[in-house]
Amino acid sequence: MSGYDIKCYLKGLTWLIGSPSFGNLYPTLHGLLVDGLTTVEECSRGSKASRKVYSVTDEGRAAAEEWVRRPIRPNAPLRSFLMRLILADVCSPTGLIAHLEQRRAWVASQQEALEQERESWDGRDGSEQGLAYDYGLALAQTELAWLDEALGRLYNSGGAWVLAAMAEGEQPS
Amino acid sequence: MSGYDIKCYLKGLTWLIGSPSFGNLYPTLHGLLVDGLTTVEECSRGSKASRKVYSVTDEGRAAAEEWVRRPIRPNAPLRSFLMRLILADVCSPTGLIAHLEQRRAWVASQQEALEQERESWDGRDGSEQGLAYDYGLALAQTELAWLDEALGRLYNSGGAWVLAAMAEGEQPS
DNA sequence: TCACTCATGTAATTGGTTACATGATTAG
DNA sequence: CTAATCATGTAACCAATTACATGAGTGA
Repeated sequence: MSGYDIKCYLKGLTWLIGSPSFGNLYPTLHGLLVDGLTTVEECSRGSKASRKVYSVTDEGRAAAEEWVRRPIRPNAPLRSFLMRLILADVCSPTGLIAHLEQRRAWVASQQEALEQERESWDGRDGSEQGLAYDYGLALAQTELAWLDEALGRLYNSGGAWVLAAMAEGEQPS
Repeated sequence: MSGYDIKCYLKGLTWLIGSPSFGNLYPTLHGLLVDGLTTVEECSRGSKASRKVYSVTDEGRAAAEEWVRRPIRPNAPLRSFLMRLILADVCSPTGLIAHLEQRRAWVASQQEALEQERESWDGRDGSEQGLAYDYGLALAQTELAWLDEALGRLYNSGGAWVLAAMAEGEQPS
């Protein structure tokens, strides 16, 4: 895709993972190029303005897989999780399970922490910020349910690669 | 509270709204002070290290209410919504309803957009990033349900101030 | 005595947005 | 003919993190 294409594509995903500005997108694309992770092809399509179409190299694909597999820092924003979710879905089925499992553990821990936090607070004066706690717990519950459902599907639909993923999934975090 | 106290308090809410670094927190506190939104009181508690305890002034309280009431840019991150939720819950019951109503409209619009996006994409080649769409839609559904429930509670528990809020809530956005 | 928590701040770096700059094509 | 979309980039600026710097009390 070209830079412009990428921007348009991501605009549709803004709510989930945000959309980069051009000032961020184009330099990044150059960086990928000089790192050998992509190649360019200048397409001058007759009358229209020419566009630079980038393609991922094998090296780039490998880097993407490596990135998917690399554990994210636990308190990373939601969009980090979703970006990896998308990439893992596309390029690394074994990484996908590990990623979901990791997220599950994190959300469960946060849910527990929130519950404790709430209890320790509504012991004190007027139950303030109860709404925010409620909100967070509702989201956590939904997320856990979704993760369980997705993981269940992945495990059940499994062929040989699921076993491989499970065996390989026991890396130190 | 002191800067350190604030940091500790917010650490418990990291998952929901994040926690500022000291390099961000302390300068901000100074800023509030010079703007007259807070006052300080240096507390040297005998042997222990002295601490600077900040208090909100009337002006500060007014600024907070004004901030709650100011509409947020639609694509603001989740934590902006939650911060206002907490503050509105504490200091501005009329602003709270407007805030929830605003959020409801935004999430509903995003849900619809996501659904359209998904349909337009699974028409094409292999249904990629379906997981991310699923995830977003699940979250949106939960959020809408939660918002409806919260709004229902607020409207039903209403006394005179609810009517005032509803009358006042028709400001141009 | 060594490490850790409490407590407050400053400075450098960074990551990314906003704004700027350019130009061709298409639709009203 | 004008405005909007397509298309690519650069430069200035800003906000926030990271790392640094300091110091006193506390528990092992």
